[in-house]
Amino acid sequence: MIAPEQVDAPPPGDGPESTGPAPAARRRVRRAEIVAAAARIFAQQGYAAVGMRDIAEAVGIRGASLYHHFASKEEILYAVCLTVTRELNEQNLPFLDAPGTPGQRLAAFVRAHLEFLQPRRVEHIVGLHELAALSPAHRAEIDGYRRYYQRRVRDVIDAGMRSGEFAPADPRLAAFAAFGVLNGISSWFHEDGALDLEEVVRGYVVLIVGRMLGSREYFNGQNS
Amino acid sequence: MIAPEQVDAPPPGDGPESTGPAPAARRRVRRAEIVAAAARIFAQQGYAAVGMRDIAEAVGIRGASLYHHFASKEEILYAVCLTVTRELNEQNLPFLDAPGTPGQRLAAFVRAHLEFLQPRRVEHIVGLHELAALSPAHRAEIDGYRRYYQRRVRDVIDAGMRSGEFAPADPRLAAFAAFGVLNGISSWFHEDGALDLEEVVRGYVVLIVGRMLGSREYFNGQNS
DNA sequence: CCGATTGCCTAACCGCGGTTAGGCTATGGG
DNA sequence: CCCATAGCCTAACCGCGGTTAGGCAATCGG
Repeated sequence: MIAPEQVDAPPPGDGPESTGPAPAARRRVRRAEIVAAAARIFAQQGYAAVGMRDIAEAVGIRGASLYHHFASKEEILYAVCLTVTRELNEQNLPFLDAPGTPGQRLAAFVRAHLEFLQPRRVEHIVGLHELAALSPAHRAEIDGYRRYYQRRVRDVIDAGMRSGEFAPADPRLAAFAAFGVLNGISSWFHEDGALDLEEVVRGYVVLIVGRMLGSREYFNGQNS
Repeated sequence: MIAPEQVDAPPPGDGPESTGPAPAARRRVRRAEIVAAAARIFAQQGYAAVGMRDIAEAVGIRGASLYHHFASKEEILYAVCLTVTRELNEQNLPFLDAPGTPGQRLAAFVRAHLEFLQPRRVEHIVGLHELAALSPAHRAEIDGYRRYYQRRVRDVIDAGMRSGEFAPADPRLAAFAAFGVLNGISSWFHEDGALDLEEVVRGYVVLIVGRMLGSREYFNGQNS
């Protein structure tokens, strides 16, 4: 079994009196702190270059104490990758199912994807670069999510081309190109840069949906 | 013993008499073999996860023998990154200086970039992912090449927009998007796939230069 | 034809880092 | 009020892997 207590219900209102947050909740919070710290360090130095003691120090404990929360270093990496990848699917794919033309759905999806990634840059970088360090089973699971995500986008691109809303092109190539643009953002965007996120979102919707795919509605920057 | 007769180059009758290939040449060839093998393994397993003994085994020698060719493991990584990055600049940037419109020069550049990368997928992947493992000095050098490369492309995009050949957009965003598409190819293209390189090149020239940048000349797949 | 150099070898060092063992403290449920 | 548990600690293990030391055979320039 994988990550048995992945449940994320808010802490049960722990009664009239209070002894602080429920113990189960504290445990989940601590795990999340560790995962967040690990993601930051993994993204910066690379998974293999980071030691358990480094991760531990970032959350103010000793290396060996991490084993009270995770069974191994690989499980921490797995938690980082799984969380960001699964949430990417859960939060953004619904936009592809919403009502509207393929162009409108893709535009909303692009916005959602970019806005999702902004506060999760480091997790995303880890999820892109460190898949090779996962166990085969874990890697296969993450790959499954990713393939599904990309296929869903490709299907919408395909639909838009068949309906004539998008300019004709190879849908596989167009999907690869779109994901190149979308995922590339984690490599160069950082908040203190010259561009703010809203500019990037508007610009990328135009470049991807309006220009690359050729949807007239988004060809100029008029709509979001 | 591991494959003692690794010799592969048939003794080139290099002249009247023959003493085999010049010794300095043999040394360079051996270094290149090591770098090539290392790139392949680094790309597959990640720099930190690969041992000197792994690299050595791939070229049929023992781990310690590598130190007759490189001073350290990091120097091997540096050689991988420097070679691919410098050659990328040397071989492709001239297309941006050739005569022609910005669109024509960029189209030639896109083709050159993709054709350059195809036989160097693994080196490119290493150059993209493992920069953090380089020493600060080496990393700064590679970063310099990369920044220059991207800036030259951005300048051409900027010129095309100011001349009216390209549709208006933020040149920085357009350059980031273009490089997202161009560099993404190493993540998904492999020869045994369903697409062959020429299809990808033609498709990407259209998608990047014709569609994203809006050059009429390349909007449909008529030209290269 | 000889000696210096090249290229590779075996052996070993040694520190780093994932992991385990076992103890101490405080907390909170019964 | 007590004890089971959570959460963290110190100490240590131990294998992996980068690196060094030193030797042996082939080769090449003189």
